[in-house]
Amino acid sequence: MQLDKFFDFLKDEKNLYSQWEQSNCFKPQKGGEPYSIMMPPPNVTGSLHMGHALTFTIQDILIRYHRMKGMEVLWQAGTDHAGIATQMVVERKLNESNLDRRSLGREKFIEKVWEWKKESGGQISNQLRRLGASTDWSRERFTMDEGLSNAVKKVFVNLFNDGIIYKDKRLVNWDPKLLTAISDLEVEQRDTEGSLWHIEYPIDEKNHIIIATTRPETMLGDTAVAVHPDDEKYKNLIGKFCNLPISNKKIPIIADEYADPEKGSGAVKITPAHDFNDFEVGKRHDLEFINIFDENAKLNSNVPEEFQNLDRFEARKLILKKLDEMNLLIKEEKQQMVIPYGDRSGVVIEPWLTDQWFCDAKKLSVDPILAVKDNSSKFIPKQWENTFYNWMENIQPWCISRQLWWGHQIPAWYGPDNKYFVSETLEEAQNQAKEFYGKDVELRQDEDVLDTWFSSALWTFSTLDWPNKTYELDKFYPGNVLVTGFDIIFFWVARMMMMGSYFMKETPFKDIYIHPLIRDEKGQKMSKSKGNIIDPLELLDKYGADTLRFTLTALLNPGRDVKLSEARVKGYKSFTNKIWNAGKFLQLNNSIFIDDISIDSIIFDANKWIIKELNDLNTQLDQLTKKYLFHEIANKIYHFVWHTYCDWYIEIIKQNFENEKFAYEIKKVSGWTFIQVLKIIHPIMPFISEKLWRSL
RNA sequence: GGGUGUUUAGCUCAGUUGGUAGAGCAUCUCGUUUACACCGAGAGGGUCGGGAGUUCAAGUCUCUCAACACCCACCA
Repeated sequence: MQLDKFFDFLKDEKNLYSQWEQSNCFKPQKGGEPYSIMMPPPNVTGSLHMGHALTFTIQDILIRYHRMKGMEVLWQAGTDHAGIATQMVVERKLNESNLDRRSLGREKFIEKVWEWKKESGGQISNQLRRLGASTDWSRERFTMDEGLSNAVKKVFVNLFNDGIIYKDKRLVNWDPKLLTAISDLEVEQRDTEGSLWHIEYPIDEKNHIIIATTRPETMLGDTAVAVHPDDEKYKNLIGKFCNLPISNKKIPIIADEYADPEKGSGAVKITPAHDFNDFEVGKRHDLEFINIFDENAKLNSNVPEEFQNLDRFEARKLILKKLDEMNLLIKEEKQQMVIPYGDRSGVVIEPWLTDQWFCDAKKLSVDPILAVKDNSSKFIPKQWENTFYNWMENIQPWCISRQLWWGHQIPAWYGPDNKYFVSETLEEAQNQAKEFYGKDVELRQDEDVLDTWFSSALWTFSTLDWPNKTYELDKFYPGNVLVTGFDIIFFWVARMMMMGSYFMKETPFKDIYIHPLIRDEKGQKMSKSKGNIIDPLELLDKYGADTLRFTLTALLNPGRDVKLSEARVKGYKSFTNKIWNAGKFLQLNNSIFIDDISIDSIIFDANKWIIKELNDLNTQLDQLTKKYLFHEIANKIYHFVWHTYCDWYIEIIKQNFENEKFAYEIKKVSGWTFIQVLKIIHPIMPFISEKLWRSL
């Protein structure tokens, strides 16, 4: 077929992809050694962004490369239900039509979410197709599919029975806007200019103690003042009582090493129900825990009436005003401090005393740490192992319950006296309850759902239909490599390793390739508010998938963020064009595009030379692929194709097409070598290579 | 407070075990009667962030300082 003047990528990409998909060539072809990658599931309602384009390009390169080597390859695709994010989107939509989820009720709301999922859920998969991602779509999974939901229940019940999941009343990070607990990882610490107020707590007519605080409003929940046991300044006050202003309560002055004589006034107010450190102090000294906030972080009925129902920041102002009037406000110091914000809601997080489900991550962390130490799982680049150890070795209990509606509802059922029964099904819970109470009782399921990352933690085996013993589970677990960005090492990578080690007795992937993030041309993070987002779909329309993929690959050097600008993509467009034109030229000169050639009988020097160069390149590429050095792969290919193959080889044979002695050999070797070039570029540039291969 | 990364040509970045500084883009010069101006040939351009050390030899190893970026921890 005569090649057109230009590669019509928009038309050909579409045709080629649907042909690939229809011919089932993305399904594992039985026979070879297994090679598998579990695709990090994007949010089901999401849209392809530049980070996706990068990570999925890398994965597709690896997948296509190993598929071409004849391995049995699985790229497991799917999407994540993304609890909070999705629920927020749907709630926002409801608000637009003046509805809210509470008036709708849980069941109706969840229906709405499923509707929304149905409406927008296919979008990201189709965008992945445009990128050329060769995943086996017939195996696509969603974290809330029946099978995966059953896996979630089974894991929960097993971990509960093993004492790793438990329910506890303790301080959690409470998001007063989303009205749910969130995990430590979902809290973002922001530097803020704040104040440290010095406040006088009277002891008797003459004496007082001055405490310093950044949160005066919480003094309504104070149950002690702490000083350091060795602090000479306050030694004689230990054991005495002071008067808590406004509340007018006697609270003890206690000795605790938490009080730092160097900070503030050296004496610190203790609010055990609203501060993580104070909570520990409260437990050590058996103090009273007074909860002064409701779920909206407004003051509740445990405070004097004039403060009730005030927002926490309003309360702060009023407290300060009152203290000032009482001449108890000594001074205000401005200082830099760090305030916790919810990463989704953007409001200040409140430590709040609630009942939540926790997972003992410490116990689960032991095996993954060992796996990395003995190299059964390797981070690439290696420096991430330190980050991993650092976090894993200091890991805190993981709060896994969320006060949301969209997600996996916790498989625990409560009897009339709040005794709970954990089991995979209601029937089983009823049996347990019957045994416990001696009669049938009505049970109600825990209303909370699990953290989104709980189900994603099971992704590597739940998608292979665990707990069923399937061919795929046996063949493809553990995966060869996990490809992801460093931003979800803790959220996701570490947790997959925990769950994988526990339930599969083996970490879920051998290599963990951590790629950098994509930034704009100035090195700034892309964000809506900065308006510097580069839309991959736009680039796909303008330059084609091959060019975008090659650009990303070429810019991808380890240890440095990718600075992307349209100019770079534009630059690599000419490379795509160069390949096309080389094909056109050889076609014009009647090269013979054969897939097989006998190398031994070749006599023309340039032919001998290019074959050797080609072999050398292949050897190098094999090694570089093992090391995940994608930028070097791209640059080697670029240099070979452009300068070695086109500038030298083609220029030489140009002069010899008429040479009787060599002409036939040149036609054969040039055709054959070009086919080899197409094979080399195919993992990175699947469309143009396939198009040329079919046309020539 | 703990940790990580980066600093090399105008720009974006390579530089494996220490052995004469590289690429792409940009700039300049010349060229194009058989692919491609999304082309070819060539040229200019760097005291490799500062300082010290090890060595016959340091962009590369050690120490130190600085700037920038990021991660973790801490609401007195």
